[in-house]
Amino acid sequence: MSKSKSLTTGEIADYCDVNLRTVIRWIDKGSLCGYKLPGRGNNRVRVEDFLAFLKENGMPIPEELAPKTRNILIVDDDKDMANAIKRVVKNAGFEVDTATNGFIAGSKLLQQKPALMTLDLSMPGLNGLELLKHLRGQAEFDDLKIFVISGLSQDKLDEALSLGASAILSKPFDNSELLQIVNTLID
Amino acid sequence: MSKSKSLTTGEIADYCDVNLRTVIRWIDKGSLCGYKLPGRGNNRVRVEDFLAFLKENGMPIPEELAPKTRNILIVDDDKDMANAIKRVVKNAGFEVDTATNGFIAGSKLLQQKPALMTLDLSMPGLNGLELLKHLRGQAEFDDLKIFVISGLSQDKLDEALSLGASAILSKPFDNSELLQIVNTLID
DNA sequence: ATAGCAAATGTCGCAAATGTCATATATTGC
DNA sequence: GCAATATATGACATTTGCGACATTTGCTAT
Repeated sequence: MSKSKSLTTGEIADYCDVNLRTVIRWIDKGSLCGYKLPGRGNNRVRVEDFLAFLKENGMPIPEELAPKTRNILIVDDDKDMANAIKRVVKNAGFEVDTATNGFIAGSKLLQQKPALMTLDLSMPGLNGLELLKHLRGQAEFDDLKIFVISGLSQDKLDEALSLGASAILSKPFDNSELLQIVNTLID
Repeated sequence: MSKSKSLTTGEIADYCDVNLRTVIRWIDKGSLCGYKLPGRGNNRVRVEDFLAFLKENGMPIPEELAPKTRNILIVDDDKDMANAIKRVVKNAGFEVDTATNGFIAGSKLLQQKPALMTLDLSMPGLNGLELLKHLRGQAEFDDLKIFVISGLSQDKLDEALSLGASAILSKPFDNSELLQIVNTLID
């Protein structure tokens, strides 16, 4: 029952520290979105809907259901650079994956839904600034931290910031500096 | 197990996040339409019946089963070319979206899970043949039709076929030819 | 503060639905 | 064919929905 996609009223009652009866009323009233099983109409709520409900009402999110906050995706077409960053961050205890082209990056971003993505601005065939704008235009990625790491001019880095980058870092950089920024962003 | 046309009780139990015992009861009671194998009467449910059941009860439909047979994703870095293909296919009644760089392509492929993807082999920063190999190595995309449309040599097109492309077409091409191939692949 | 009121939440009991477990049998994969 | 995995089934345990009613909470006028 631990990694199910849907929750019962009882589980939600536990999470919210509230009576089961109340959870049913929330669902009936429509403030919590759920659906019913065919039998007698036992309720189920998709985790996604439950999280939306919690967020909507400013309620605390249970650890088990919290989106993985320690996942990081490194996006850089230079494999050596990607691996270097990966090593540093992984040693700090994060779950890390890398993507060295746009397609892999896009698919992994959706598959893994990491908490943070590092982004190289100058990848062949992929305009990093446009990508930033694209991502920042989608509510789905509101919570995604985008950490731009680039060898381009400070002008470009500043532009990245104004487009929604969560942090910037110019190459070459210090490992400790990199790690400090990642830690800041994730905590 | 990947593309069977019928489901076992266990699979349904997983999809619905419910106990296997319960699924059997639904079938016995008749609310979920199924049939029994000759042996001991093991149950099978046709995907079609399962989807009807889900719809009937307002239950969420699992991604994998959602019939998106009319969705097409156009991948081409040349926007004019992408739009040209889009126009032709859209007029034939398909749901179409385009992606002009690898990142967008990767994310849209996962978001929309289209039935067919057209793929330009020569996009900057994205080796089409490698991408083909990558996709064909993942069970998740078993059912995805990959339609390679490229201006490269016949050699490359043949290689694409051997790597798992569902069909190939060399640029420039005839609109009617394009459409015919799409229709063939999707039916 | 306090009383009073309405809305939200909790409690209780019962019947129905769902889950658990052990075991025998099917089915699947090799 | 054989081993590993899945499935059906009965008996029993637990959870759930729901009505009716009690209690708490938030708010307002006093």
